[in-house]
Amino acid sequence: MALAHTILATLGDEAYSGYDLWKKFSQTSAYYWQASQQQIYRELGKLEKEGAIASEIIPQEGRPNKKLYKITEKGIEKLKDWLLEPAEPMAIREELLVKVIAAELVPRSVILQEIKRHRQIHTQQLSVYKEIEQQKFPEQVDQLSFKQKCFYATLRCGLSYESYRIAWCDEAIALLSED
Amino acid sequence: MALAHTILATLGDEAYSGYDLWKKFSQTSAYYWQASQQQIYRELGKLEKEGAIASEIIPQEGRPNKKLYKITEKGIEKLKDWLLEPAEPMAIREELLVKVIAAELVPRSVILQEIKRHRQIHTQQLSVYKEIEQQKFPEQVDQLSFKQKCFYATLRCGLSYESYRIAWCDEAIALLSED
DNA sequence: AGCTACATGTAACGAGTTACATGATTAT
DNA sequence: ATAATCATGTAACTCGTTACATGTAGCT
Repeated sequence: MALAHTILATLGDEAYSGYDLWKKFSQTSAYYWQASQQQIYRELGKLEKEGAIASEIIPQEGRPNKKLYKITEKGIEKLKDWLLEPAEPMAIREELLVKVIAAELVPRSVILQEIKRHRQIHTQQLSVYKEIEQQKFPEQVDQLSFKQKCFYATLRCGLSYESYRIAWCDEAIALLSED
Repeated sequence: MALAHTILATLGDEAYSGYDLWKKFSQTSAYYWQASQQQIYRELGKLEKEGAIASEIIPQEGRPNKKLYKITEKGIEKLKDWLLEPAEPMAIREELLVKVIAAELVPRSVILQEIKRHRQIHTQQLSVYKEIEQQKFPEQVDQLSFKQKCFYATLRCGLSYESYRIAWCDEAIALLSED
């Protein structure tokens, strides 16, 4: 159910079209919730049907029309109710680890190469987050508003996640390439 | 598709029933793949249909019969083929972070309590993994077989994951409870 | 001429969750 | 008595992925 709430939380700040949401989710939200364009359009349809959001069609010149969505009072109540419920930590489903478990079936280099490839991906993502941190949070942390601090906390989560992944890749490479 | 491969990898070592697999997945596999009992039964049905696994019914006294599954040659080939394909890092979908993003809508204590609760869950899980580490890997790491090293690598991933989560909770609590 | 970005959607399928159904044994 | 463990399954539903469909504008 959290994709609906992620959308509601995002629309709480300003109006977005489905396309805008998708871009935002592909960029900044990558470290707290991922969703495809199709999922977003479907979820927007559902939320509008139940009255949690409302749309307005914005005609554009030289481009397709935009459907701008805003959160409604009902949507804000829905979001608040959800915030008061406890959330479970996310389920871990990491293909790479399943491959490590079954690694003995293929040459050792296969799994080592794959771990190295993942290390590369996480290094890349880490540098993206570092860039965002430098651009958006160069100031003293304690001078931020509560809202900004909340966003910063999620960014820090992304940063430390990628660091932990890189450190694990290094540990695994060392462990599995021995002798 | 990785649940099928997780099951194949597990059946590569010894025969399991659906119930046994579920128990194993609820315990040791929690840190690389999670699945419900129903998902496992459904997946076993599919895998048997396509001939990747084969079952044998074991009558038991005083207990329901067991259906023991073994991997077939075809299943081993399927698993090998999959090992050679690249895997994508898992998508992050963490409800807690969505709540942090929308936290301003509710009293500050709500989100702080929730982060503390998560910290507690991760601390608990970390101690479970530490217990496993002490029980199964008290020896020198370099004396383990390659297979054991692979398993150890996934355990280390679980351990460092929980540590990273706890560290983030501490950081977030400090950041969001200021002034 | 072909690619990328903008913009919205439908359809089908695969994966994950929740509820329901059954029934014996063992522990509290 | 009642709850937990053992053991397998069906059905319905939601969520996530992939493919298909359409069309304009701007860049190379």
